[in-house]
Amino acid sequence: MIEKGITGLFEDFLNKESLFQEKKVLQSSYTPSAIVHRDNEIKQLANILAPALRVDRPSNVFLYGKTGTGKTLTARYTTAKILQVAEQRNIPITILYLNCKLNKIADTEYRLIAQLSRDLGKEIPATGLPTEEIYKVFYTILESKKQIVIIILDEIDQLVKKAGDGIIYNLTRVNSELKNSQISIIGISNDLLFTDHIDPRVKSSLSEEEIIFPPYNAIQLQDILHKRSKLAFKESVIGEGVIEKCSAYAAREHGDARRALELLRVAGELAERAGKEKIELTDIDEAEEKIERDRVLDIVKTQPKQQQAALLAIVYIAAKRIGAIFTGDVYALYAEICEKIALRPLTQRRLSDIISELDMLGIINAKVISKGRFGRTRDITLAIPLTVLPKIRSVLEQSLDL
DNA sequence: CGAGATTCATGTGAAGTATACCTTTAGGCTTAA
DNA sequence: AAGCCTAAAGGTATACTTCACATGAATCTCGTA
Repeated sequence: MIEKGITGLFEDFLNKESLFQEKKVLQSSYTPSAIVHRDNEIKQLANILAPALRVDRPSNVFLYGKTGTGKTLTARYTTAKILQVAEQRNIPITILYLNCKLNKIADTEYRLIAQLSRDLGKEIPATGLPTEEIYKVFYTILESKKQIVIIILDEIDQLVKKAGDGIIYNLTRVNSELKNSQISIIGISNDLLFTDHIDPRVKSSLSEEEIIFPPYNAIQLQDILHKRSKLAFKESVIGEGVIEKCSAYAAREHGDARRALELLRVAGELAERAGKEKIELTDIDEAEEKIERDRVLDIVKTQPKQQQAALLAIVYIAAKRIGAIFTGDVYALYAEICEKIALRPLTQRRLSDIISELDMLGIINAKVISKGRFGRTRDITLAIPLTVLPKIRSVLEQSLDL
């Protein structure tokens, strides 16, 4: 009976006309063949990188701008073009792209260099080797032939926040050790204040050149959405005002084009699943909620057990009473939870760090406050929409066997 | 009444510890001449 | 004798603990008006 139902479901699915023509156009990994409204930035970046074609080292560049303003896209697009030209003329240029934010890939000096070496085609164990040794390996690969290596470090602020600015300093100094090759760095950051917190020497060497990406305004966003949706969807599946609403949402979030595209894609998926023939305005609202829910759930699910237990403690407390939550309360409940599920409880010192980590992930807000006579602590609030809370709770409980 | 001193609860930094994993090396075993 | 496998030794990064000190405003204290 059930089996029949599922088979039927699949058949229905196949028979149903999809709203999409080419869904990947709306995915964030997609690089369009032409980028709109970023001509200036692309030109600037191209000018800065052009010396690479003469096998001179280009200046290090720093790209600033809020999320979804096309920084990554511009960097990837421009470097891809350079690479294309370089290949035709046989110019030795290598481009490395590394997103520092993706969990655990590059959040320490060791892991960063190891990952870069891996990208250059050399297997490096995850641990066990001296960092010095990894640098040597890295040097050797670079020196194996004369070349210009352009390293794109996306979300570099995350890296520096976690591992300090020494890494960048070392990286910029690598050039003086190299004879054949030269590297130059493209740093990408959404945090405009980021450079205020780093060593001035690092700052000056990293941002020999700077390009600032202004947010897209609503009209530009609409333009982008129109162009992409034409490729992505079949004709006339987009309802009245849908694009306008998407771009309005995104413009509210400081002109985040990535978000606008995601919104449109998810809205499309939802409409399709519901068997509609058109995307309607209500689908967008639903999509917005779903995106946020998925983002949070994804983070929560992939956290280590300890972090999950800590978060669960916070969730419990938040559900029980309104108002501020303090570190001490969290620790007490966290310890209880640990006991219940036979998890070795960590010290309060460590929990304090975990709370900071959760804060960095954007699941909670934790601000250090002083309560005067009553000591100082963190004022913790959940940064999760209330509608998702029960779901989070059950996910956590399930994952912790509670 | 107001300027310091005090106090609390925890933040935060530094140093030490446990664990997991890596490479190297030496010894023991197997194999083939 | 050469080749291969294994286990031990020596070393590292990372996550965590331990220890010690730093914080900062509400509250207390006490001299002064």
